Amino acid sequence: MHQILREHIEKIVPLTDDEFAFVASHFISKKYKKHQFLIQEGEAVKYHYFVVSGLLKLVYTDDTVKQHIVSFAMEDWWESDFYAFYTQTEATMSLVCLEDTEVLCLTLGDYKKLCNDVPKMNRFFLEKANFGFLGAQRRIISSLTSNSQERYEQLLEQYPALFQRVPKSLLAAYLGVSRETLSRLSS
Amino acid sequence: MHQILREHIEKIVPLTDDEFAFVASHFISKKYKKHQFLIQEGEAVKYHYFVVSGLLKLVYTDDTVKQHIVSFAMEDWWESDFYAFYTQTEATMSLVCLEDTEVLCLTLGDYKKLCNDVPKMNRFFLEKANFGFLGAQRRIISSLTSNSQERYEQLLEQYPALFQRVPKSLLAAYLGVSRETLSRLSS
DNA sequence: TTCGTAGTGTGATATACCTCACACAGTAAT
DNA sequence: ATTACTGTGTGAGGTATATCACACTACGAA
Repeated sequence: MHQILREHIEKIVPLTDDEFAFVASHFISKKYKKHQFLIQEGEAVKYHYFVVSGLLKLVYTDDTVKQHIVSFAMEDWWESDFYAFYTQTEATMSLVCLEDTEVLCLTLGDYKKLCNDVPKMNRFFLEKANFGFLGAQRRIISSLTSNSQERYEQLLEQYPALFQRVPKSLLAAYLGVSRETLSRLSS
Repeated sequence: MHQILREHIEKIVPLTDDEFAFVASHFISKKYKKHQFLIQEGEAVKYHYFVVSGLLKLVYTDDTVKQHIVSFAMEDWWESDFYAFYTQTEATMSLVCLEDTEVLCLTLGDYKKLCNDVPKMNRFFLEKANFGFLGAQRRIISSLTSNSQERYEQLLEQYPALFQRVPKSLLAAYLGVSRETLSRLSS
């Protein structure tokens, strides 16, 4: 059933059939349509989501009602308002479908249970967290060192699929430039 | 000896005396003077560093020789060129003392050994990694949503000690503004 | 003392980017 | 066929910030 999840985990730690069955039993599968909300700002965050198929945006809305893309999440990625999930506080961001999307959902209790009961999964989540941190740090360095043009090129180089699947106005909101400026970049 | 390390770890997971002794045996202590390099761009990164006392800057130098502050690290923080450390590749950043600094050093082999042999330490490092990710994500959101003035205020609110201990030109290099602009901010 | 260096402030000008406005194409619903 | 909506491009003008230049202070070394 969750073959994709198994392959995803086994890129980092090998699992026996029994181990994977135990792990998989903690997830529930959900399907959403384009434009649906998985997380709504202000509400509780029940799950950390593993994306089986589809595409999500994690959106932060500031005081002036302007929307900023904190992250995109496609197949094989984990996403949530992780701060709200991890500290069980209310969401400051929204998680929204850009395409019809299937996810596997894990509660915080089960996340901790898997870490405690299955050492391999603790190591798996540590590896995910470390690379998540490195990805964020990379983006910070990019914003410190590069102008709009360069950041746009880096984004397309790193995630060429986004160019096909996401409107440019959202790429602009991810990069922190206006859609007009992005449109004027020569590329 | 490493009482500070013990308190630091026990904020997250309690340890028996034996467990802590085992953990502590994997660290070596080093002392550096202001201006000394713990990590030099282009060289290997042997350690992940826990700062016992003092203050460090993690610096990325771009093509145009301009320096950007990726991070400051003070007492009770972990720091390294984590990508280079974790993947055992050569450093793309430098880690430099802003003050005389004492650190506890952990190799990647021992980091993994502690994760494998001491489940509590695996959970400890997972918690650190998760909060490290959240800190980086917070900074990304700040750069997307706020102007220089606001980012400067947020920085001083979050780490008031920095204002006393580091020159403003370095705070500017952390925020991604010129030192002149920072100097002109009304605060 | 005198010198060099680090840190900071400030004026003048340049520039990257934002904002507002409008136009136009593609698509889905009526 | 008409309408509404989304996505995109582009001009004009405004603003935040960068860059360059210079001045001033504090401080340690010779």
